Amino acid sequence: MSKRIFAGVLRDTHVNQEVVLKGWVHNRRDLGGVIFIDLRDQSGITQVVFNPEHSKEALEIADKVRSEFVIEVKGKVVQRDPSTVNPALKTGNIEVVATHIAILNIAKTPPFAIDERDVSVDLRLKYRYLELRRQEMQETFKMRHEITQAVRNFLNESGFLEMETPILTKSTPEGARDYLVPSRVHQGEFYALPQSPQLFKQLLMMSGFEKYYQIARCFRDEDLRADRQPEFTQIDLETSFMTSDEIMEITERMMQYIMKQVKGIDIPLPLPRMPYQEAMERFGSDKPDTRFGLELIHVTDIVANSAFKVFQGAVADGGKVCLLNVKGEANNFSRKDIDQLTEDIKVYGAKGLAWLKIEKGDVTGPIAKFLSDEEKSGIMERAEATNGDLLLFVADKTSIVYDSLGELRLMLGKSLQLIDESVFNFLWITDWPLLEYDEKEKRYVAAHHPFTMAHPDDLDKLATEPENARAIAYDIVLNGYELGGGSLRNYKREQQEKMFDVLGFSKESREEQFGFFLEALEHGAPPHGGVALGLDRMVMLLAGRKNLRDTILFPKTASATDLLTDAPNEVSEQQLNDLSIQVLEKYD
RNA sequence: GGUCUGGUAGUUCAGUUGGUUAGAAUGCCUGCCUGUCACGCAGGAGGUCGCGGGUUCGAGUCCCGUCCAGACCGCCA
Repeated sequence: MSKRIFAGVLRDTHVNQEVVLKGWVHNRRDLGGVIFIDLRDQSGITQVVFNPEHSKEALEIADKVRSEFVIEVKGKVVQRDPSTVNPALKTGNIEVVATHIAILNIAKTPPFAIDERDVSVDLRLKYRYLELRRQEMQETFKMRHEITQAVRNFLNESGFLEMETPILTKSTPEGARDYLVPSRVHQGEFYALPQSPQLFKQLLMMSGFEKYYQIARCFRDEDLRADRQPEFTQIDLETSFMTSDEIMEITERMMQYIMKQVKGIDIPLPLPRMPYQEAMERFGSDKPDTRFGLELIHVTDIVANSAFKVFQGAVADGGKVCLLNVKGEANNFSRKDIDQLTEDIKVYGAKGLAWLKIEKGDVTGPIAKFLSDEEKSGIMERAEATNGDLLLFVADKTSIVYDSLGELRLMLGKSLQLIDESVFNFLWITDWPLLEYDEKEKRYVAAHHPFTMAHPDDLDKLATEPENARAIAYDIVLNGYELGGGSLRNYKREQQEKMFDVLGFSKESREEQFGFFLEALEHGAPPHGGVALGLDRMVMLLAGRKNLRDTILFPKTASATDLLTDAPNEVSEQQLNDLSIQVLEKYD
């Protein structure tokens, strides 16, 4: 009795063995008297030969087989003649000479070949189960499994308990929009799907479980992006009695372990740390890609009184003037190229992009004539500019300068190929602001979330200058992506109440939304804190994929629909009646 | 909510200034072929040009609307 073996693992050592292969017809080549079938299973591909010398019957069945038929093949592994070895295949040295073949299931002609590139996204999503047959996909989800196993191994060894928190939970309008689930038993009332297990994991600390983790599904009803899905997974941790340094340390040791287990890469610890303010000033980003330089250069002081009104005006309005020195590229950027860059940064609110070129020791460009010699030499010196350099300036409100130059830096990093794609650069961003001012709502909102603890040195700022109060919060960044973030939490009721005060949260609404939680804080809540890491994003970065869809088995489109199942869909009158929900006609 | 790009054969795309019967590659079907591995050769089938309206003697092509997909801005505590 021969035994089933995976197609992709067959090697020279299997020669002369009788084997059974089960899998899909990847490709079939009919040469008339002889037929070759590439048989694919989850492990890879092996070539199977059907010829009349070995089995006329098998050859006749192989003749009827088509792409993606499910087959079982029995035969003998043989060495290939050196002239017929296929170096493109891991199993290219050998092949299986078939004595029997059975068709386990037929298949319609697939809408696209399994290994076909350049198939439109909507077709791939509609037939996701076919796309998932692709080797690249199989490998990505195998890696995803390896990552979650590494997480579990590491955290279990470190004394963490894996725990599950509710999916049907309470709506809290702060933050992202909730997905709501109507209650049948309590008509007119709703559960919400969790945006994160935040409150529950904090309650677990109050319950005396000192180290919790969960590979937690989270839901946010917000618009999508290439790196954002409405349903995503976080590696969620919380611990009691640990300092922020201790939490960061265990998190980075976990990342080190994952990188070693999954990628075989050694990450030196401790990871570099950079305060938020420094990241913004140097990279124009709170999640800097540190795989390349091209940092922002500040010249606000030099051009504060410039005759160039754009510079002078920006400074007078409390803004900044910064530049990127694109080394040696002056002659590689035409006016048209720079116009394109200008267009590219306009979406971030920049009104324009001023530029200078350094040519033959002289500063040229349309704004050169407005700058004094002193300003020119000051800029040259600050920017360490030499012949052939291109200087790109943005002068505006500080946030616009950082956003637009930060993005321009990334665009240039990519297009000038300054980035080593094989590198994994982790770093911590620390000392986050506790609050941000929301121009629309005319109030402060939590920069992280409202349970974040304020920095003890900045408590007095909460009343006087809230925007300058720091939080005990930290984000871990990998290659320009926010991989995760965490903080110490308010564990005393009065701390939490003070935060709600600053947020302008009325006594009534805080009681209604978070009363249970505030009360729990009064029953002996331990000091605690934690971190949450985006699993999908981690897989995306470790697998080298560009889109989060590639790391989620059944993802949603940009408009949050599922093309495979056609969700969301209308439901029956009966279902709506049970929930006492009435659907109004959509109107504009 | 907004900006931009795209939608033509099963698939990926081309289609000029609005003008004859809308093309290519690949896939599919048939025949031939005993060492292919992107097999080859010959033949064939396959199109509401996303949908609706308009301009025009005439629309795949121009205009308006709409739907779908994608990228981004806003949004994402």
